[in-house]
Amino acid sequence: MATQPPSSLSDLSAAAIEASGPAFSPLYQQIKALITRSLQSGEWKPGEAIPSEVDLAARFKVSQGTVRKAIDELAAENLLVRRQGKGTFVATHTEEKVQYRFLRLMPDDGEVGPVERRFIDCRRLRAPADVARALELRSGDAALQIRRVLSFKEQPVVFDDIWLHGGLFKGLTAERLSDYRGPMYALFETEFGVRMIRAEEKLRAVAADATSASLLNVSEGSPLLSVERLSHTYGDKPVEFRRGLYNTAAHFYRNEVS
Amino acid sequence: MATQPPSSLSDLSAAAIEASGPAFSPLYQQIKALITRSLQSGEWKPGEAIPSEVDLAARFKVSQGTVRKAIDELAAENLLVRRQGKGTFVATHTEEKVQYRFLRLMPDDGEVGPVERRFIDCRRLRAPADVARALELRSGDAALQIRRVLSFKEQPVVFDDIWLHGGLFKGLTAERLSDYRGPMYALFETEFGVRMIRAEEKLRAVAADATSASLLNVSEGSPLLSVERLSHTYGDKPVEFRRGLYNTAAHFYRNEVS
DNA sequence: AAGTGGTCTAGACCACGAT
DNA sequence: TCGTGGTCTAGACCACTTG
Repeated sequence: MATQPPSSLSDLSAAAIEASGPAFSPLYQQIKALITRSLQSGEWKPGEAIPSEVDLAARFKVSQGTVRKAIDELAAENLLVRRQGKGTFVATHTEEKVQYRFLRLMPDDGEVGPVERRFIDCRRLRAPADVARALELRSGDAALQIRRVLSFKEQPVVFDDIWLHGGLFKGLTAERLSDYRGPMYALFETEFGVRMIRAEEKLRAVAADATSASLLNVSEGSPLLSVERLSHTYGDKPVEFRRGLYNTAAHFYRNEVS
Repeated sequence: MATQPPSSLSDLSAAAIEASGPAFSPLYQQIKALITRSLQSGEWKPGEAIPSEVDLAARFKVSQGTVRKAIDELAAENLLVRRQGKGTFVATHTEEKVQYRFLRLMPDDGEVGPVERRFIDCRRLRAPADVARALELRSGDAALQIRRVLSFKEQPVVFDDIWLHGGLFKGLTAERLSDYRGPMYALFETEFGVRMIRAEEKLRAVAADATSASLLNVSEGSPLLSVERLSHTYGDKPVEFRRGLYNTAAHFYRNEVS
């Protein structure tokens, strides 16, 4: 049997990718792109199982090993979750086990309790210049601003100032936010079909201003951890920009570096 | 040809691993452990090439694919570096390209300049309780304390208070530190055979005390980013505990979350 | 028992780097 | 040209989950 058809894949949609320039791209990367496209288009929704490796191999006319390698990478990027004996599933923010996956705050005593959320406001307005730049909006385009406080054990710890891409979150109100059970990213996913994939964060130490001091119940000028986050959905499209102020008196931001 | 000898590996050192209990362990994990052992024992030194996949497959009496999967994971953990056409190399802190791999500080303007180091002191003394606990020393065991300041563009930005496992760094002096060109972790690797593999960090915002304020040229009480880092070498053995204070007026700590 | 992902093998060819 | 890692295939059996 002939091994390795020379990266042709002529009669299926991968051809489109292959055709776009002389750049060499491994087959499994093309498969990965096709799977990503199906995720993006909503063919398979968060929480659902995608077709089995054998099925996908047949569909794309490649070997199971090639599909496997594509899925391996998508799983490593947290877009998919493999479960032996059951199947491969689209990752979601709604599962208990991985809730608040992006929140890297830990209590000093290690006891991770429940988090209470209080929304200050939720307004639709024109994006300020810096937000517009981050979200790749034209300055003046609509954006959504949400401000809220997260508390642990009755103590306010996080004050978030959140800016969302206006076009993607039409109809989001303070009420819907308050009514929703679970993390905000789960709501975005369920109600607006926007799934957060990855985020870049910039951390700084800053002094509390009057507003944050009163909301976090610290004195003005107290050191707070500022976390600026730019979150992306499929295709590395930026959709959320937020600035969180963390009171790190009894909590810390954990990170692993290697 | 018979596929998959039933995880026997009877006549080589993997047998030792296999023998230790009824726990199932994939062949490639056993190979991975064997390779890690060779790295740890210094059979292959940082910067050197390890044997080719074919050679390793012959040595361990498994297929190349199995060796490949083991190496894939070690490369993902930054223990090895693959270079197509050349070979697979033991990762090192001495290369220009990946220097200060653990330092996640970035200048706001994006211009990464050279870093100047100034050592305040380097003393051998008994480990305080918290350091002893972190480094798994008996309280009272010898430890090495180093304090230094890092500057970018003439501006002091980082004040580090570093504690090292006493037994592993005999003969380390302020002079050797100052004389050495390059990152401290490169020195540890070259001169003491201690390679930092991964680290856990805890970040907080704190107020500058008198010492750090004067060293970092800020006023007392200014917010500083406190970064507590516990670094590990092979076998997850903790060997360094440090607390860095970062002036984030013109720099930020970057992180990616997914 | 059937279906899924997980492991393992053997062998082929490709892309890259050094010679 | 040769040796290295990188890709791809085809097929086998193992481990886990569900019916």
